[in-house]
Amino acid sequence: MEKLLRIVIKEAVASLYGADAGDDLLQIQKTRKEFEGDYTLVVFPLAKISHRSPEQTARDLGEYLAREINAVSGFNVIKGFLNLTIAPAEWVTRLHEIHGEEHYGFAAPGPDAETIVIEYSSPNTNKPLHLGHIRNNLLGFSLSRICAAAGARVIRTNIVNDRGIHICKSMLAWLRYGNGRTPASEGMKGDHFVGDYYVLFEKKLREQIEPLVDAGSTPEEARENAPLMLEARQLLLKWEAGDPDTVQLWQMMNSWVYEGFDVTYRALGVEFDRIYYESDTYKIGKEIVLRSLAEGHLIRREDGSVWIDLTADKLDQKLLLRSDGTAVYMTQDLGTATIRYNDYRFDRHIYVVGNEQNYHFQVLALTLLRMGYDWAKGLHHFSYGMVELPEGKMKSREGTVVDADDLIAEMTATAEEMSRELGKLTGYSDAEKKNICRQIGLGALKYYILKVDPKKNMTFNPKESIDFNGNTGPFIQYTYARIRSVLKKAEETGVTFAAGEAEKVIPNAKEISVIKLLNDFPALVTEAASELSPALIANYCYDLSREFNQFYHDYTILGESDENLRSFRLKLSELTGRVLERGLFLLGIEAPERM
RNA sequence: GGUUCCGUAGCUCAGUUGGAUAGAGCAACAGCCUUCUAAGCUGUGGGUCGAGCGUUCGAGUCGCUCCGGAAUCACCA
Repeated sequence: MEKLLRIVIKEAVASLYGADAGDDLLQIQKTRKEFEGDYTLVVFPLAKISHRSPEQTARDLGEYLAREINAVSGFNVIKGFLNLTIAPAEWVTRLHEIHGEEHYGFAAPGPDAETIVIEYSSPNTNKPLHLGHIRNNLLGFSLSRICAAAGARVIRTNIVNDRGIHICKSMLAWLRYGNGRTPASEGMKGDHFVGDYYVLFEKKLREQIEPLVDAGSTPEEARENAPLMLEARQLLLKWEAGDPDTVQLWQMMNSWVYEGFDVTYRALGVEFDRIYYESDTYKIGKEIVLRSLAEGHLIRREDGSVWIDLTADKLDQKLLLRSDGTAVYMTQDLGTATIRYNDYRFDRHIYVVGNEQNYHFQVLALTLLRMGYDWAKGLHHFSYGMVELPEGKMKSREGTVVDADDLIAEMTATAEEMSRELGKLTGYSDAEKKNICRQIGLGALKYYILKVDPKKNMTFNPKESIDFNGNTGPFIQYTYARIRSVLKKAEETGVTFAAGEAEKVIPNAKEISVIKLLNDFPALVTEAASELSPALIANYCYDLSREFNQFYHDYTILGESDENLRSFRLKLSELTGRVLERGLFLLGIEAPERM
């Protein structure tokens, strides 16, 4: 509809003023609620071409449009704004067109589709997932679906930070204090089990640091020289040297963690196409660094450590290899990026990683470019804000970390409680109830996180648990469930879409509002993809639900005696349900048939 | 100190490439279930868009300065 207006207004400008109106001069937007009309042309920019006042220009254009195309049934001019009214019948036609499109809003990847690698989650194997990871996973997964829906070829990937000093700490603690215990023997999820040994290591380390500090060491020195820390470093060296016992222990403990992560990922409903392990990629990283060093892009200091000098780009010198030759975080990310480029020849590589690592990714892309890898221009750090508690950052020491598994369980429990209070879900089996409440609880959590601008830090208050009313996931799910319920009833009572005469329907204002929103969906998916913004989809789903609920409240669907009108409303409802389901899909939220 | 990000109603957040009188939800108050799901709908109150200057026909949006907050600047990841 907007496209049509754009074309005709261009014609109008050409015919009335003999000038060519560029796209940037044609500002078409939706008319605000308080004015009459559907679309508004902002005329100010055109006044320069027409050499008339904005008001006169608007009137000229309005008359032209109303005369030349049937779709425009009227117009009004207020200051420099030309408000165009679309003929109601036009919206009915549009509804029928949309209804016939099977994959409405979703594009299939064409031959020249962009290839996007998107990395998210990226956990350390020494800690279970927490609320921060939930934001990361939800953003990453939703972005992958949005980009795919916009026609890109998307590879969802994860890098597991399965090597390094932190893993050695857990291993060491388990060797020392584990007494052969396993997740199975303790009845624990593997990631929590291993995480506990990491915490134990830190605790024992602190016990060693204290006397050293009392004896006159600085806290930094004491930490570096404590026996446990020295031992952990030894273990890392042994691991990098491939010591069989160390590698075996490492494999065993990691496998426990992976089993635990898988449970959480399944519960969250996120997936990956390809998982990379840092233990595989850091070696390539080392190779690249050494090659680049030989080519003269890098600096080797006297102690043997390797650095890149980015001071020319207003950054610092950055370590790429330690003096003992072991890899750092940057080393493996250089390797991982290179491997992925060789695997997929991506056009873009999106890293979903918190804003605390802005500097890291700036350095990563610059370093690769400096090394001569031109494809590094396609690296993009999707930087999102931290999740904070009302009292500030989550701190593991103070035990304020909101555990992912706990939170998911709590959300489901809250959904069950509300469902019971509201007297919903009678006549369903326990398993069905459980599943629906899981969908609702997760829907509330996911929507709560995805509706906000990813750039911003967000506050999560565990005491005032996440809402289920108003601008929430369950509100949208509820709207969907209502629609399904109507459609089910229509089917049972044999009401179907009447053929043919539906064009004669003249829709009311509420119906037109809903159709307008439905009409926006494909453009919105495209915009969400180019802006990388799940929040756009979330807010759209909310608007559509609200608009539909008003219609639903004011008018009857199945009770309508006029067969054409009933059929039209049924179609409107069916399509709204379909679009809501797709919108929720893009957010990774399930749409329950009943709730 | 350098760099980056944030600041909109009591709270949580929207606000399109700069467009008309800045919008939702929560919380508070007042209504609406004999009728397709009331996890819904309707109404009331609530604002120096952190402050100032500038650009513009027009600034919550763009630029500069300042104030407040966050992140980062490791042989941590």
